Amino acid sequence: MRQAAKSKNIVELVCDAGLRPTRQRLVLARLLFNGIDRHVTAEQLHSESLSQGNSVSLATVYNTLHKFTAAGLLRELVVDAGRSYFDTNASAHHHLYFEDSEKLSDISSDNVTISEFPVLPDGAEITRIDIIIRVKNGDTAR
Amino acid sequence: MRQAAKSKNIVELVCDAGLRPTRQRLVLARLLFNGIDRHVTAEQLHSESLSQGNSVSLATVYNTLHKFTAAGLLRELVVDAGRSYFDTNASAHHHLYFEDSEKLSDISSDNVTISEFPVLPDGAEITRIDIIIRVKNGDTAR
DNA sequence: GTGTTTGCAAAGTGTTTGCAATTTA
DNA sequence: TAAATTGCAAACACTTTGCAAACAC
Repeated sequence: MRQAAKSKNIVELVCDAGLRPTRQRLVLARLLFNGIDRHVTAEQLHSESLSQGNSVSLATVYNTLHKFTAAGLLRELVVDAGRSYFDTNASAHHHLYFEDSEKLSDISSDNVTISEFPVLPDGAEITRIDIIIRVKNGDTAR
Repeated sequence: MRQAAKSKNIVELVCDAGLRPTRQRLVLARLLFNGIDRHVTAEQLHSESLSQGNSVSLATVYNTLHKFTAAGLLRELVVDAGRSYFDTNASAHHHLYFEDSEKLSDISSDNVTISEFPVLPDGAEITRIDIIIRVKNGDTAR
């Protein structure tokens, strides 16, 4: 994919999410949506923007991650107390969590069945199902 | 169950976990293991000990929760970034999380099947599987 | 006695917020 | 120019730590 085309898509991506295509958002969107599914923390993304020379303040990184999440571009997930990961694959799927390396990788939701669904209280509505398979050793996640 | 018998069991519970039955640990163990499965946060347990008149410092509550968890009496679970719940049901099971009330309730693991297990990297070993069904409205969890 | 445990206060971590300056449409 | 966005620094919530005093065996 050529740079020009890619950049155009990123601008569209941000605009289509109803957000103004500011420099910061584009920098972050390019880091996030480069075609490979990623699981990043705010700190991580912040330091990537720094080391890339396109510095974005940490506050803005958080702000942007939340805006992207609200727009459905990202999915936030919590595996450890005190650390949120943002997953660039926002569709329904599950996760393998490598405890040693603190990395995540995706599992297709096709591989998981919930057979006998628990009875929900009246009016309750499922917002989402998170399945995390925690693994130790063999930390070969990307 | 008579008080005497219950107290005796609590002391045993703590001792059997390889921990000295200090006043603080017994206070917390009584609050936790009263026969009903509970999902508590450290803060919650701390304030329960306070309002009950058997004050235990917050540092000790954390310390004790972790010791109990390491001993297999509790299971720690994370649903929100920045808040750990401790589940007095340490056996394999899953959770329903009521987002509105921030309460949890248990789901038997019999009701859930993972059909086609993802291939794990060499040497990887599953430490546990967390399934959280997030629900909004109808927050009728205990 | 000796090693364990407690509890305070301080430090730490990840995240959010208030607000003036800047940018976008 | 009006509204949205940024970024700093301060505030936050939750958790952990250092260490001296208290406790259990």
